[in-house]
Amino acid sequence: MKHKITLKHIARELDVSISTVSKALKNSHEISRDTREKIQAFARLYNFKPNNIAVSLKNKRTKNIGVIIPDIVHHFFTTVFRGIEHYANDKGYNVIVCVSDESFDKEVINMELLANGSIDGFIMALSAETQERNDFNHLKEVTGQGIPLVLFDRITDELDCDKVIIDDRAAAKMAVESLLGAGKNRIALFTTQSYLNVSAKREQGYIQALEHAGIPLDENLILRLPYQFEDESLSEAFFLNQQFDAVLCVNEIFAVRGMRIAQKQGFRIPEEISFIGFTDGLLSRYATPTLTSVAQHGEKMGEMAARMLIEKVEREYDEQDPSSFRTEVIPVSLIERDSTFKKMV
Amino acid sequence: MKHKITLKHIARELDVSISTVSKALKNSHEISRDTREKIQAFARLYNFKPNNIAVSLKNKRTKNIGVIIPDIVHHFFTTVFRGIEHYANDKGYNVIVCVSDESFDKEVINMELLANGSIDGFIMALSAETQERNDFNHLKEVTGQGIPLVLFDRITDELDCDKVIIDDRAAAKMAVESLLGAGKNRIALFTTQSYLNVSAKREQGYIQALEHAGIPLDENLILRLPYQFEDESLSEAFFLNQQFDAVLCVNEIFAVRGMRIAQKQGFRIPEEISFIGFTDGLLSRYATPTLTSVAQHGEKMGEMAARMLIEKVEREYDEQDPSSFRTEVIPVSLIERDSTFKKMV
DNA sequence: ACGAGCTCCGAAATCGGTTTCGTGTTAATA
DNA sequence: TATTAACACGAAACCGATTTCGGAGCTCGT
Repeated sequence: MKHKITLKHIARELDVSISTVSKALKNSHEISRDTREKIQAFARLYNFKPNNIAVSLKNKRTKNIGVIIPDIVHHFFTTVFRGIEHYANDKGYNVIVCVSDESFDKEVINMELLANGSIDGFIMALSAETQERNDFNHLKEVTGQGIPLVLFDRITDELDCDKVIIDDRAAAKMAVESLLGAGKNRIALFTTQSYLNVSAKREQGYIQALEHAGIPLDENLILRLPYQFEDESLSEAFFLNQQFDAVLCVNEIFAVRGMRIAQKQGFRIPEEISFIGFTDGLLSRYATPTLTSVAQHGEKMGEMAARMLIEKVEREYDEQDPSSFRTEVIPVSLIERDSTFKKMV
Repeated sequence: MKHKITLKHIARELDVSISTVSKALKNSHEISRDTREKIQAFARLYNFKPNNIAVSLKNKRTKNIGVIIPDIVHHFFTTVFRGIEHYANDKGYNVIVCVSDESFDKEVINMELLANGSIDGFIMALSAETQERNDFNHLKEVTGQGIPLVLFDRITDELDCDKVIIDDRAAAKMAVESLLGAGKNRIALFTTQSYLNVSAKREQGYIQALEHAGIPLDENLILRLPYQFEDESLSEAFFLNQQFDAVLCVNEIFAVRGMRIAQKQGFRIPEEISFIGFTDGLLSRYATPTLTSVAQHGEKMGEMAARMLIEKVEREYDEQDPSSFRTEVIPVSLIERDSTFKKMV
């Protein structure tokens, strides 16, 4: 097992100083052409690459960015992650991922660990627990130390930092309006029980769309389901005394499960009941019928987040404008498939 | 923006030497109780945490592991990743992820970058291109430097290192046998065109199961599809002159798309055609009908890979036994759902 | 001939820790 | 009283790079 070669080895071998080697490899014209070429040839021969850790220590820049997400086995988060990874890699950054598992404590521990020099900045989506507790001290700690932070999707107003979101409210509104446009007017909502910012915003959009259309809100048309539920009796009952002709679901899974139950009970989709889901993932594409769904363009979101973070990281401190925090909104689009009618013209 | 506190600051403030501070914080009994407590109190007060980079440089251990996978928006890989992340985090390791995008070049670049000190070891699944080219010099380079490597799922025999796989051949065999057991005997195979080790092994298992049952192999019952295909005419034609009563698919998507076409053409599932897929993901659970599928237990695989890697990383060099490379096989299981009959007893 | 100004290179500080080894002080022992 | 050992601490090397600063040797101009 050959040890990795270092500047010191090269210096000793060629009988020059370490500084000379370092400069020669950076093509400093402070070193004569002769010496430079000799050193570079030698370095190439032995495949010398500077040690990342040493460089990081010296530069106080790791070229690593930390990404903390609640879950990785989750289509939306992985698409965002892909966007981050692509952009970051392009810019020469590596990505360290931590999964908070929706736990406040894990989020805190992971952040504190990474904040001690391992990364140049954070990109994250808050865990459900963090959102519930409304405790953001670990985040403030980090930004207080001058570490750039970009929040995406699961954000909070309590924090001054860059943010990337989709306009969940507007997206839900758009979805509902497309249903209204197709002649539906008893529109139900399947949402989560637990408190998630995004669900809340989607509910607002749903309500607003109805208001605008002059349709009174009927609380009986809102079904609140646990995030991961086994028992389907709740939703089955909901369909039994069906009072609606369309359903907006805050995620794909609710939509697909809803469609299955509806079909089992003999409803035709979309004729009797239309369905729209959020998150345009595999399920939407391959469900039967295929599911009309709000595409959140996670990859674009990830790219944007990475771009914003790296911009901040690479700006010198003295150029930092403390009031320069931006919130970017990634446009959504409605992917129309067979669970709804094409919009009437 | 307060700067992070260092040993030097503490030393200056308490008028002791840096070494004393370092030792006191490690509770070295070389330092008097008095001084120790004073220093520890001060450190706690200012929330001192040693700089990871500096520690890494000194120890030549980063407590980071590098994970290189072909794709992240992919259910199986994310479950494996989750297993890795959980185990690694438990052991105090962080995970740096790189996505090769099935590209040989990206794989090489990412590995070379990380190998220069950023990580203590690699866990990876080979990209499709790497498998096709059969070029593993970048991997040999890395293991040659003494960096531990664990391969999972997409592996190769050309490399001496730890490996974690599922027995794809046996799994396919088991799946086919369950179909045979249910009275099916014209069993088709939907597999990928491109050369992937795992597809090849699954095909072997398919063939063996038929052989054992004394059923002659009919090449016409094997449909080879592009990895991501748009045009469904191939598979539609395949169903038109249907000669089979069951299909084994090398992934979920092929299965779900197959089921859709079959249903569109009026076949009843599983009565007329049964389906079994690989990868027990969301699609299997929520397809209509729900899909019987081979669960690969990616999370267990990831855990095992992480365990093997960290064991190697933490073993001292002199204890290294070069011939100690293991290949662990993670057992699969057949999750039976509505796309097949329950096995006859 | 002497100082100015190049060219080319090395010593040493630095990043922030860990660790070895040496040393001064004090107390115990012969 | 001299010897020794235990105790408490600091100096310095080290990990592997980057970078500042200074100096040696040479050429050139006056």
